[in-house]
Parts: sequence; C-alpha cells; structure tokens
Amino acid sequence: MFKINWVNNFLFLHHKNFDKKVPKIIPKSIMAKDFSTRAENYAQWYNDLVIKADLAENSAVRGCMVIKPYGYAIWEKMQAALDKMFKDTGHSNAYFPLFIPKSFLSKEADHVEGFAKECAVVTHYRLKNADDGKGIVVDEDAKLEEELIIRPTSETIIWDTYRNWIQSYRDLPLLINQWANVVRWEMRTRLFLRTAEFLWQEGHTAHSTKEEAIEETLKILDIYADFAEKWMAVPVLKGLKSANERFAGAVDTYCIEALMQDGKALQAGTSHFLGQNFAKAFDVKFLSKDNQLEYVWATSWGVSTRLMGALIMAHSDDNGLVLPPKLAPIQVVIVPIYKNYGQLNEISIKANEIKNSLIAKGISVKYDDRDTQKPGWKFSEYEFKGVPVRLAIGPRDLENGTVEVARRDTLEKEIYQITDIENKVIHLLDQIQVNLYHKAYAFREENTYRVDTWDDFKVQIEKGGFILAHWDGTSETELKIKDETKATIRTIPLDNKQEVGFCVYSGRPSKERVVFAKAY
RNA sequence: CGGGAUGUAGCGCAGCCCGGCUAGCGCGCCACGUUCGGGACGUGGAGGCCGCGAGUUCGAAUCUCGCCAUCCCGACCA
Repeated sequence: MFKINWVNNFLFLHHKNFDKKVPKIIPKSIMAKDFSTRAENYAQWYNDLVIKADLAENSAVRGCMVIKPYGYAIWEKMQAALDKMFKDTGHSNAYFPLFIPKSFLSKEADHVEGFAKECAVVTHYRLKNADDGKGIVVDEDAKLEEELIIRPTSETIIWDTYRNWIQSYRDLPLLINQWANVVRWEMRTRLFLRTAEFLWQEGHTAHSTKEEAIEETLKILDIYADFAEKWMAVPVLKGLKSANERFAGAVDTYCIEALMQDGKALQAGTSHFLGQNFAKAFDVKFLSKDNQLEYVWATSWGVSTRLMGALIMAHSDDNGLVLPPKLAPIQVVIVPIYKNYGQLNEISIKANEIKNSLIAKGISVKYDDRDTQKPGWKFSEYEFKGVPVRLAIGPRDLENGTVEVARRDTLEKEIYQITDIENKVIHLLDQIQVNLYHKAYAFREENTYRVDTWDDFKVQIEKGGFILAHWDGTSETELKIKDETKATIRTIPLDNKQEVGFCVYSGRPSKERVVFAKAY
C-alpha cells in the first residue's frame, strides 16, 4: 500500500504512475460555506453538525426533536449493544405506562420535590368543537378526576407495581429494564443534549439486601463505562455524585462523566442506589428466609439519547461528524469513479465483490452508485456524515488491481492492493476505533488540572477542563463555588487517591480531591 | 417569568427609514446537454396569503395599533 498525497488536482491529473509512492497529503478541508468551526463558535458548530449530518431537527413542538433516520440508526446501535449487556447480566425488559397518577409522585418526598417543577400534566380526556365554530377546544366536562403526570422517570409507577410482584425473598432479585420516552419540561433545550422529550432506558431492580443492591448499582456503572469506552470510544470517569447533584430520592448516585472538546463536562449515565426509600413510600415488603417482613432494597439507572450528544461532541471535527466504527450505521462506503456507463458496469462488478466480501465479515457497507451525484460531492457527504472508511474505485484501480482507501478520523488516503481487502478494511476499522479512544483520552489528560488555590481555580475553570481540587465536603461550599464560577462537582472518583489537603475554597481540611468542571 | 432580537420561496437573506411598475438574490429543486479521481458548468423552468388581524392611503412587504410565533441571553435541568 502507498500513501498518496496531492497538492492539487492539477498535480494529480498529471501523475501517470500510480504505483509510485507520492507525497503524503491531507485533503483540503471541505469546509462547507455555511458550517461553523469549533474555534469560531462551538455551540453553533454542534447545532450545524446535528442538522447538516441529518441526525435530528427541531420539531413543530417546542423543545421536542425529530430524530432522523441516520441519527436514529446510531441510537439503535447503542440500544442493541446496551440491551445485550443488560440481558447478559440477567435483566429483562418490560414496559410501564406513560402516565403516572399525580398522587404517586408525591409519595416519596425528595422525589416529588426534584421533579415537580418540570412535569407535563394531563387534565382532560376529550376535545369538542368550539362554540364559535372555529376549531376545537378542551371539553371542560371531560376533566379527569385525578390528573395524570407524563412520566419524567418511572420509579413511582414501577414501585407501585412491584408491591404486587414481591412477597418473598424468592421473588428477588427483580431485575427489570424498560426502553421508553420521558418528558421533562425544560426551559432551554438543545438537540440531543437537553430536550423536553427524550428516549432512554431505565432499569429498576429490587433486592433482599443492601449489599446486593449496591453491588447492582456498581455493576451497572461498570456496564455504562464499558459501553462508553469500548463502543463510543469516549473515556469516562466513574464516581459518586455529591449530595447536591444526587438523584431526587436516591441514597447515592453514581455517574460516568465525560469531557467534551470545549472543556465542558457531560454526565453520560447515572446509576442510583435507592436504599429503601421507594420500598417504604410504596410499601414494598418481602418475607425473608427467617420469616421476617422487611422492606426491599432498590436501584435505578439510565442512559438517554443524550449519549448521542456526547458521541458527536467527543470526536467530530471541523469537517463534520466522526463516528466510531462500532456505532456507525454505515462503516464503509464505496464510491465508483467513472466517465460512462460501460465503465460504471465494470466497476460495479468489482465494487459488489468487495461489498459482498465485507458484508460476509459482518461489516455494514453502502455502495453508492447513484448517477445523480458526482464523486466529489459524495466524498464530502460521507465525510460530513462521519462514515469511518471510504473506498473509491475508478478505471485506473481496475487496471492496477487497487482501491483508494480514505479514513475519516485522520483524513488520510492510501492505495490498497485489492487482494484480501476485507481483512485490511477490518483491521483499519479496528485501528480507527482504537485511535478515536486514544485521541479522546489524550485530550482529557491534557485538560485535567490539579489546582490548589482559589485564584488558580477561578482562572482555570474559565479555560475549561476537569479540575482536581480539595473540597471540605459541605454542600454550602459547593454551592458557593457554583455561584461564583458556575462550576460544579462532577464526580468524586471511585478508588480516589486519599491525600491530605485543604479545601480550595474554605481552606478547611480535606482528604481527597474531587472533580470540578462546568457542565452541560 | 425578566432582558434583547427576528418573522419575505424548501433553506439563507436583500428590499422596509424615504409607500408606487410583474417582490428580488444565493443555495436547493425540475428538464436537456456537456461533465465525472475532492462539493462541475451552460441554457431553460417551477416555486410567494411578504407571520396573523385591523387601521391610514388612490395605492402597504414598506407607515400605525394589536395579536401570534420563533431565536438569543439569564433563573431550572439527564
């Protein structure tokens, strides 16, 4: 294989001998005229990317998005991988209602306080023609006896149900997951990162002992971290949330936390140890082996379409989306280069051979032989959509038994001999997956700082990144820091190194550093 | 809910101040031809309740009033 490089088309066109090594070139940026760069405006870059890569768009309903086929295909791949991980660890899927009776929500005091401000409420069940004949109005005669809340999360309806499912220790553990939509009436929304309605999975488990429930909480946290790192190629910190950031109704909230390219943190998944809070609120008891009536121990855990936002922001560049091969809907695209239909037919025979050999290896391949777009247009299009590997085959390749291979992560192009192409491509896909993770990991390392003084803290937090600093452990201090800098404690890492120090804000003694950052 | 802005073709915009021919431009779209190894070009064409409703006027995208919607900035959040 040869790396080729080209300075411009002119040079390329006048290069006759393609077996020769040519200087290495990075293709000039396509830089679509109407696409922002990260440096110019990171938020705009993200929005442009989501829309122009055809992942999602805003809908007629404020705060709600339409997930388009290409974006949904990525979500489906995420779902498939996670679902298998859940099943492999003994969980089963089920489905609970969208609507929650208002009275359920108020049974757990912290829970209702956390969610009350952002609930959509159904009050009526019928419409009628307006008296003035213009349109339809709510029929006031059809008022619900008890209003229904559209679920912001399902703990309450699920625990009300579990009461009837659990009588004895023999019914435990109960390991249930559901894939669902939820609604949280957010003020400000952003595609994937924060929408009024979003898709997620929520696991809800019941256990006979505290230890087992904690073990479950941590097992799921490991699954989330594994998924983020091995599938999304996004390195994450595993840790505990501070009291301020804890899930409403939980005893402990664990999380995986990722760092985005603009230096802001993003919570990518949470796993909660709920103690006996919901069991007590919904009166869920079981008879133990020694015939004692006890409250069950609970966990809940979830990841959402927000992962899409993390995926996009972690890897993509100023040329568009960059997807890790394991989650890319199209892993390899083949583009034919031809001058006439005779050539196209010959190339198609070879292209389809390659396509079939890749498919046989489990690779998802698209052969784009549309005559309606030109090769250059297709190159840009697939580059923008983050397809990891592109193969181009033209007449010269037919003569030479070669194919041009371009990788999205580095934008490098090489000429491969077509022999054994499927294994070469598989190897390349693996390389890309690994490279993306290493790149993201290196970025996080470069943007993680140990800070010991309040002045340094204030300066560094403005620059972004993870800040490791001592904290006195109080909510008051955390809130004051948030007031003054907008930074919060993202996580207290598991297996955190214990070291003597002094709180960066209050100066009081501290035994470990915690992770501060501004967050999405 | 406070502060700021914007509504004109599928998308992005000009026109509005100073009212006046058939409301324009770029991209996209359709047809035909030449092209095709990094977003091609030519020619022809389709597409508009100028956010909605009143008012002023011989005449309103343009001026006045009201309404609606959306976006940005803050408080809340996976």
